[in-house]
Amino acid sequence: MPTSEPLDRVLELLRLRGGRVTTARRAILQALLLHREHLTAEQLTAEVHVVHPDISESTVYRFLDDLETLGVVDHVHLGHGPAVYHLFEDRHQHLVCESCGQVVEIPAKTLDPLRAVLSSQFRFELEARHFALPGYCEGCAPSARATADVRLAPSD
Amino acid sequence: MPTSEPLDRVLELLRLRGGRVTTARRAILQALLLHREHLTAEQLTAEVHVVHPDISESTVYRFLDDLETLGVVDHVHLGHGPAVYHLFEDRHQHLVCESCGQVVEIPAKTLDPLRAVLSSQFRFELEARHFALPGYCEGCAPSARATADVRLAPSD
DNA sequence: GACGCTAATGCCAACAGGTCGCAACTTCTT
DNA sequence: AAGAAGTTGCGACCTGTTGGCATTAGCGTC
Repeated sequence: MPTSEPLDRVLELLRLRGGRVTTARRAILQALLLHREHLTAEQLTAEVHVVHPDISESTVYRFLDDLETLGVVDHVHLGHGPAVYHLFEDRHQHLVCESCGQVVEIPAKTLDPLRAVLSSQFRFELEARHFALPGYCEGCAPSARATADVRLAPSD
Repeated sequence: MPTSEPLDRVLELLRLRGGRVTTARRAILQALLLHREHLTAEQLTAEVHVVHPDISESTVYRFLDDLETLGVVDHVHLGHGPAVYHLFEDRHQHLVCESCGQVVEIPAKTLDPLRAVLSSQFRFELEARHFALPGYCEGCAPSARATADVRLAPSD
């Protein structure tokens, strides 16, 4: 009698694959389900530590890997800095502001025209899901431009 | 009487900015001019070491930084792995194959339509110069797709 | 051509983000 | 209950890059 909780469904899937359900895994998954934003491995570990302070960060990394293989979570590289993980729901593309770090999600199909051009003109199949497109958000764009303008002036 | 060599022009620019022309800097710049492809800091250091084995990698990193401030070189992150550096010539966009690592350069204006959409619809100013767009080249695309298909099967 | 201010260097430690080997420990099957 | 095998924590390691610091070396000046 399968329950309908997302948590249990994932654990069931895990078991079917020959995996084992442990305290650590349950806790990590719970934290992931609770915080539906994009979390770094470090942030996720911190969340897990609130309840289980002795679960190690490598366990988190390893389980995130497993969950990705299961198709349950996905990771995104936001340019510099650590990758963030999130539940795999709909396929979306991430934009990240290089100045303030803000992440914007846009529909994956926004890239379809570019995808088509790259495919036909350059025989290149774009797969940008795991990488955010960098740029500047509304608030940061003006100051970023100003900074660029003075880059050639003496640095002192 | 200024010479017209690119090397000397850069060194001149450097001097104007209060910088000093040293053996290390001349060597790094020469290697950069000689190998006009995209080099990682490590590869560049290796090239420099052919002639000057005792120039340290941090010097290379520091000078690359300086050259970037001068607008002489530019760097690109090819996804995972080290960044590559190249002379700043025309503005182009990089595509990188996540499977074989091949880098394709395309005109920056290929992204203009996307740039326009992101700007008008999401108020986001795309600035992807320092990040390659990941995907799969012609040769790698089919096998990459096959791999993706078996990701949900038991991993062994 | 020596002087000296200061930038640049080499060395090495440290850093971030992540991976890995391994012995001890669980989980799940039988 | 027992045993095979998956999982864990720990700490070492890894890559790519940055930083401190004492030393060295440019280069404008005398």
